[in-house]
Amino acid sequence: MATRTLKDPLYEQVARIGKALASPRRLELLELLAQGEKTVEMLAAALAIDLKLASAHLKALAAARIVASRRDGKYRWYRLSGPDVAQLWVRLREVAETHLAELRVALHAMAGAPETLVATAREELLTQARSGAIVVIDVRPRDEYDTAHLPFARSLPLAELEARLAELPADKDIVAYCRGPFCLFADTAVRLLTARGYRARKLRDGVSEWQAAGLPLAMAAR
Amino acid sequence: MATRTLKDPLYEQVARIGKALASPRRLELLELLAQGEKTVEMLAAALAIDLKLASAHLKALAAARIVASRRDGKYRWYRLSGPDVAQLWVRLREVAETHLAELRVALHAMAGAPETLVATAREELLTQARSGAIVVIDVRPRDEYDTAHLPFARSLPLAELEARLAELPADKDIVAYCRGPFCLFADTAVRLLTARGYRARKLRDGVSEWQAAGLPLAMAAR
DNA sequence: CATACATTCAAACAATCATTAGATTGTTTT
DNA sequence: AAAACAATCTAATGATTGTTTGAATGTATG
Repeated sequence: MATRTLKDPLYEQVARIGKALASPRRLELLELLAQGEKTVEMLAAALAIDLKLASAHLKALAAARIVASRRDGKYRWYRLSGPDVAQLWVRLREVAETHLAELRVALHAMAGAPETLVATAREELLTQARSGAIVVIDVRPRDEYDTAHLPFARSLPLAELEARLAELPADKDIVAYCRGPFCLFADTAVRLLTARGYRARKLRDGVSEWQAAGLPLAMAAR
Repeated sequence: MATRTLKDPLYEQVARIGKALASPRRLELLELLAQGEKTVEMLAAALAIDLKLASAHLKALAAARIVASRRDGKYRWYRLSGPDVAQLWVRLREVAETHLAELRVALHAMAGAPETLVATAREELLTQARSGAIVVIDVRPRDEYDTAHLPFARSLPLAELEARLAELPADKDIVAYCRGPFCLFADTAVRLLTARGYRARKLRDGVSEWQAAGLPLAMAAR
């Protein structure tokens, strides 16, 4: 029937996006790009893969139109095509977490002690951060904080954390977050802070998760 | 570094879901299963593919844990693992529609005249349906209506539409919907109704799209 | 118990994909 | 203009996937 020749192209087009999401490397690239623009070099280094391979995967993502790029001198900067792409990554990860026991096991094996996780609801956390009852720190690199960060969060990149400990209050709860549930920066930060006597917990959210929950972000002024 | 051996399995697990979404056939299966439980035979017939091939694709979906199945006598009934899977399909389709010009072109080529589309907001439509100002008809097969349908919608399967025209008011706007934007049932219904002098329009939403917009469905009582 | 039927399994093939290496294109710096 | 560098393109590889075919499994029915 003619219906098939009409409908088949539709599912084929959507499957282009699906195919882009079918590789672990590309998913990791998407998560990194959700933190802000990056060059091929930066992405390849972060994934510990060859630059050529990173380029090939980025080409695949670009073919599916979920990433875009611009050239600036010698470098080419890649970015997500839109906020909806970051949301899709979050939803995909959530479905995986819900239905794949293996993922929950792997997450459990990776994460620190569960009692160091933030248990309060996001709105409550926001209220406490606003009032100054707790201190929220963004332990990602500075440029990612500059692109977008949680409201009332201050930037304290993991690399500088030890040297800048004096900036943190010893008598308040400290909540650290990073790129999302798959990122280890916040875990490392919590371990370090706890060892130094601070009351520190980790928030699983990154900016994409926070936004997917319908909460506002502090964006870079452009 | 050890980080990679910890993180790699996480992205691999999520990519299992991504891989399941990487085939047009499997996406069409997901959309059908979002309408309710189906047997392999029903699904193969709907996709106009071999039963064995349908079985293989369902196996792939089951391996990714996004569909589940039960046996009932000679038949095996497949279903989505959860409502989040239908939502993921909707989000994936939306991202594709936003970023792939080719998809918008294909949709345009397939759909009927744009002026027959419902232009009002969903909440407004709901209000009008509640008050009886418009009539909302669900033109999917009866069993799909029974599984879940839009509030205040009445079942009028496309196959029975012509014979049951007398049930429809000639003086009210009629809004037809089916499985979603990729389904042609509602288009066909609108064409038929318009030809018979009714004021009919199509709603792009299916139940999944409606639910993804945060609106309630009428569910089967269990 | 034999048959029919829905579905899955197993094997095979072509097509596609991930990865690597070498050559090439732009761009900046000298 | 030449050298240095970021990134892409091309070609080749082995691995994975989609599809078809025939055999096997499990369940109902005569």
